[in-house]
Amino acid sequence: MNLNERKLQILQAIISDFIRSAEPVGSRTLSRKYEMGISPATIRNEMADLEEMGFLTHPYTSAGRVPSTKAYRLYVDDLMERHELEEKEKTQIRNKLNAKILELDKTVEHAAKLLSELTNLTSFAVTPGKHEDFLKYVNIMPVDADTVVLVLVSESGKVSNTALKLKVPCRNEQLELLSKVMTYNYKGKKLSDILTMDIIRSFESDIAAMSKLAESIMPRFMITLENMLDTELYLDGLMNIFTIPEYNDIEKAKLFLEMVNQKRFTDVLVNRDNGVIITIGDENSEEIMRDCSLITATYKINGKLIGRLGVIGPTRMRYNHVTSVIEYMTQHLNEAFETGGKEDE
Amino acid sequence: MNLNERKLQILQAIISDFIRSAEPVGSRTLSRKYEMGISPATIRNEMADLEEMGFLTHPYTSAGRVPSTKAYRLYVDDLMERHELEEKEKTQIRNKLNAKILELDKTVEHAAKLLSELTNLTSFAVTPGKHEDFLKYVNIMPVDADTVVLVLVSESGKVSNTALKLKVPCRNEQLELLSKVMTYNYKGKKLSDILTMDIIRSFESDIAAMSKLAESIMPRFMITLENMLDTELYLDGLMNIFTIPEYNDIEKAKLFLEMVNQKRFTDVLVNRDNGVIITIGDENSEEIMRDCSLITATYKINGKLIGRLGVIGPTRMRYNHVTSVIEYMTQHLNEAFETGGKEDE
DNA sequence: GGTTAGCACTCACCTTAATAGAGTGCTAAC
DNA sequence: GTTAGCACTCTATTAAGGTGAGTGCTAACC
Repeated sequence: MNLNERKLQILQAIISDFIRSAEPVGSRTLSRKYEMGISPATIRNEMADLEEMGFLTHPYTSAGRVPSTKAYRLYVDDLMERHELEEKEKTQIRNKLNAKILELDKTVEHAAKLLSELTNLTSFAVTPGKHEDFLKYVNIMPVDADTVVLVLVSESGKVSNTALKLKVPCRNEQLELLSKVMTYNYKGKKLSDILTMDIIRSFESDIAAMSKLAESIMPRFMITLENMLDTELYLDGLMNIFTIPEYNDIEKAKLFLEMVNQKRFTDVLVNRDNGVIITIGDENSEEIMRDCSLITATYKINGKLIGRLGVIGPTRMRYNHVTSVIEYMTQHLNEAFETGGKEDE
Repeated sequence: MNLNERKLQILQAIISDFIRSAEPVGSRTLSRKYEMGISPATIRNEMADLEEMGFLTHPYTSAGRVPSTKAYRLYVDDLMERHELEEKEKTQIRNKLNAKILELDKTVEHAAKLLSELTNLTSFAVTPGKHEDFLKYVNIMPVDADTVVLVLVSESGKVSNTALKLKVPCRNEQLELLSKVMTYNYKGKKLSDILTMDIIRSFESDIAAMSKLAESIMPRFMITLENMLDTELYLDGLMNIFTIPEYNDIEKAKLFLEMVNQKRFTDVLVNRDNGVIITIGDENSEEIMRDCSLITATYKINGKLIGRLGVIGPTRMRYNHVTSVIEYMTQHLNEAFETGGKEDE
C-alpha cells in the first residue's frame, strides 16, 4: 500500500484539524469541513489504510483519528507549508531583541520570554557554554585594606567577578603585579584549559615569591572561572501549560512542570544537534518527554560560541508557526551578536 | 458569651486536626480522638457557640467545622505551643547555609530552597534593597584598545559590572584618572543618592576636561548602578503546591502559581514590616492572596541592610513549625552576615 | 473496482436517580 | 449543664439510561 495523493490530502487535513482543535478527527467532520468531493465512508476506508500504515491511531474503538508520531514526522518533513510570519510578529522580535543587546544574558532571557509569548508554549534559552571561550583579562583591584575584587573578562565579553578578603594585607603594587602576571600567563588560553591542573601547577611555582598572596586568591580565582564557564538556562511561559487541553489534568501538568525543572532537562537541551531540530513524541530519548515535542535551534556569538533556543509542548503543536518564529529569532540573534554584540547603544 | 477553658480546648483541637487533615472536623471525630470526657452533643453545643463568635464556619449545612481567620489568629497569638526544631533540621540549616556564605546572593537563594524543603510550602527570599548601601569603589579597567570594564563595589560587598566599547580610544592613564576621580567623588555616598541628577551634573562639569571619555561611560555607569540597587527575588518549592489538597484543583493551582509570579507579589513582600510577621487569609491586603497565609521574617546584613525570607501557603499550615524554621534560619543568617559575611573560607 | 449508502455496534460523556455516610440541630430526658 | 435520640441536610459515590460522534462492514451503485 502506498501513500497516494488523496491519502496525503486526508492525512494533512487530519493533522491540521487536530493541531487546531485537539479533538480526534472523524470522517464525517472531515468531509463536511474540507470539501474534497468524497463521502465519509470513502474517507473511512482511507483512514483505515492510514492507520494500518502507522500514521493514525484512535484512542478507543469509536473515536475519531489522531495523528501518530510518524504522521507528524511526515508532516514536518514533507507536507508542512512554510509559514510566513506576520509583519507584526517580525517587528516585535526585532524591537524587543534590539533594545537590550547590550547585555548578552539579558538578551537571551528576553528571547526566551518573547518566544513563549509568540508561541503560547513553554520556551527556553541557553547561553553558550564558554568552553570555546578564551580568557582576556585578569585584574585584582584593591578596595579596602584587606578587601580586593577579582575580575575576569573573556573574549566573548563575559565578565565574572568576586569580592574577597585577604588573609594577609598587601600593597597595591603586589596586586598589580599579580594581575599582570596572571593576565600574561592566561591570556588567550581556553577557559576550560586553565581549569586543568598542570597549567595551574606550573604557574604556582612561577609565583612562589608572592605565594602568600596567590594562595589567598587562587581558590577563588578557580571558582570565579568556573562560574564563567556555566551556561545559564532561562525558562519562560511555564504557565502556558495550563491553557493547553492536553495538560488539563493536574497530574499531567505537575509532571510537565517537574520535568522542565529537572537538571536532566537542561542536559538534554545542551546536548542537542545544531541548527533547527524537531523531535516529536517518542522520538525523544528521555522517557519522560515522550508526550512532548521539542523544537530547538542554535544561535552563535561572533560566529563561534553556540547557544540554544527553543520550545517544548504537546506533540500537537503548530510546527510551522513555531519553526518560523524560532528561525527568525535565531537569525536575528546571530546578526545582532555578530556585529554589534558589545557596541554601546 | 466568653471563651472558657473548654471552648479553647475544643477550638485548639479543631485547629490542630484541620491543619493535619485538611478535612472539616466533626463533633464525633473530635470526641473519639481527643478524649476530653464530654459527648459529641456537648461538643456540638460548644461548636455552635464558637461559630456564633466567629471562630468557626462550616462549608455547608452538615459538614464538620473549619477554623476561620479569627481562629487562626487566636491560635497563632495565644494557643500555639512553641515548636522545637529537631536536631536534624537545625544541623541541616547550619550546614547548608554555611557552605555558601561567601556569596551573598547564592546564600539567599540557598535559604529559599532550604526553607521550601523544610516546610513543604512555597518559599521566597529577597535580597536587601541597596538603598541604604554606600558606594565604595569605582574602577574602569582597560581590556582592549577600545573595550573597558566598569566595576562598582558597594559597602556591603556587592559587585556590579559591565563591559563596554568606547567610542573614542583612550590611554590607560585617562581611565585610571577617571576611576580615581569617580571614586573620590562618589565614595561613601548612598547609591540611591548618586542616581539623583544634581550630584551627577555637578560632577559632569568637574570633569569637563575629559568629557568625551566620561560621556561614553556615564550612561552605563548609571545603568550599572541601578542594577546594583535592585533586589533579587528567589522563589522555591513552587511545585509543592501540587501536594496540597487545597490546590488539588487545576484552576486554583494555576491562580496560585500566577499570583506568585506577579510583580505585584514581589512588591507585597518588600513592603512588609520587620520581624516575624504572620498574615492569615483575609488579613492580606491583596485580594488575590485572601486564601493564603504569609509568614515572613527579616534578616540583616551587617546589622543594617534588610532582606526578607518567608513562605506562602494555604491558611491551613503548620504555623508553629514554619515559624520556628524561619526564626532559626533568619537568626543564623544574621549571625553569618554579621561577622564573616565576606570572609574567605 | 472504486465509491457510497445503510446499518449495527462501540464507547465516552452527560444526566439523573439512588444510596451511603458524616455531620448538624433540636428536643426531651437525665 | 449534659447527653441520647432522631429527623434532617448535604456531599460523594455509584449505577443506569440516553445521546452522539464515530467506526467497520456489507451490499449496492456507477
